[in-house]
Amino acid sequence: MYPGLLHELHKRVTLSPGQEAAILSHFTPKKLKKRQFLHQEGDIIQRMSFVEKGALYSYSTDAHGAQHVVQFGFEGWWIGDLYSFFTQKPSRLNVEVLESCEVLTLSLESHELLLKTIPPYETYMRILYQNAYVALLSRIENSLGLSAEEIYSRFLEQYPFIFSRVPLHLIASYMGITPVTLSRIRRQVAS
Amino acid sequence: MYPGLLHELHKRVTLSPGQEAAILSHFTPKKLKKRQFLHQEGDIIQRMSFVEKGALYSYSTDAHGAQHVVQFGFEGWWIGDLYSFFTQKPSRLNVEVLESCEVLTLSLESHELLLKTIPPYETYMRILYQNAYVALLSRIENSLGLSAEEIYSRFLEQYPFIFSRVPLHLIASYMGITPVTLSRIRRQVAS
DNA sequence: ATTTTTCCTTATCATTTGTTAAGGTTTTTT
DNA sequence: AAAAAACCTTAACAAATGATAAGGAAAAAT
Repeated sequence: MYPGLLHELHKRVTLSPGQEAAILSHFTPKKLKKRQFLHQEGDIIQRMSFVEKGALYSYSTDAHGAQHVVQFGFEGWWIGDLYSFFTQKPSRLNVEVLESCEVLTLSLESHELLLKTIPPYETYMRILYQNAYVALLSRIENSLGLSAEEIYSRFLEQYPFIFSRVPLHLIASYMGITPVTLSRIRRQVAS
Repeated sequence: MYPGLLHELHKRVTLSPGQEAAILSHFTPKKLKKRQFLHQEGDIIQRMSFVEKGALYSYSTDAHGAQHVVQFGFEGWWIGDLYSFFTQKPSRLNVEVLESCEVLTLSLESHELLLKTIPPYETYMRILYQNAYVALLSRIENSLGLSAEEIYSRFLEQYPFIFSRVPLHLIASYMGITPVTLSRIRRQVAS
């Protein structure tokens, strides 16, 4: 049951069988089909979501009405808008399904209860955020001073599997460039 | 003693006097003068640093030899290279003093000991990383699809105090634009 | 106080990236 | 199977940003 989530927890902390069962009991599975929305702009996010299977992506809409991909979510990743979840303010993100999904969701109340009652759960969360923060900072650092072409090449090295599962125009948006520019770059890199 | 650090801890968690003393006992103060380096590229970061007083900034050097500002650090902020600190791999960052500083430093061993023995310390760290992660993601989200001019205007609103303490060319570097472009923008915004 | 260094702005020209539009695949829907 | 929608590439032109260089103001060093 929930092999992805269990694997993710055990990667980082040691849990007794009782603790493991207590944690899992708070998660609710949810199935989603392609093009469905997990969250929409304006929602106050009630539950955080772990991707057991499938793929999703989140995007925001800027002041000019243009959309920008913020994050992808594949098996073993958390997805959603933590800002809205923790502050209980309206989300600015939409989270849409790319490939039919099974996600495991957890309410804020459950999250807070688990933090209080299961110390390894708090440790897991600290490590999760610590790693996420460091990874995000590296993402920013590594893109500093790089041309769009260099950003593309690195992205290709780091996440080769994404290219077979995500349309190029979403990758372009994630990279902060237009699909036209990405197309130009791909032609140069290929030759 | 260490009023900045105490204020920062108490903002987020409740500590008994004993716990407070135990935490503080692991920090070592360090004074730094303008232009000194707290860390340099290639160092393996041994201690994380809390800024009690003063200002610093960190920058990396890219493959073309150009420098890029990654982060500023003022009173009440943590500064350094968490990637190197946690992984004990060489840092790619330089951390240089802008205004003479007093920083409080903590070794990895102390950090791990405090995590294990003082639960509110772990809670503090989880909240710190959670907030840092959400803030960093917002920084990325908010800059998506914005022109350099819009990025500048928002930066001006969010951190007005930085402009009186940091040279413009470092701010330009942090924003990912050249000083020349920042100058052009400032002329437009002013008129 | 003088000299040196750092910092900011401006101008010019080159390069990169964005915008718009069109055409052809591929994928999805009916 | 046919129609519709989504996706990717290319071209031509426009706009934004970078690179280089020069001059002057401000700050730091002597």
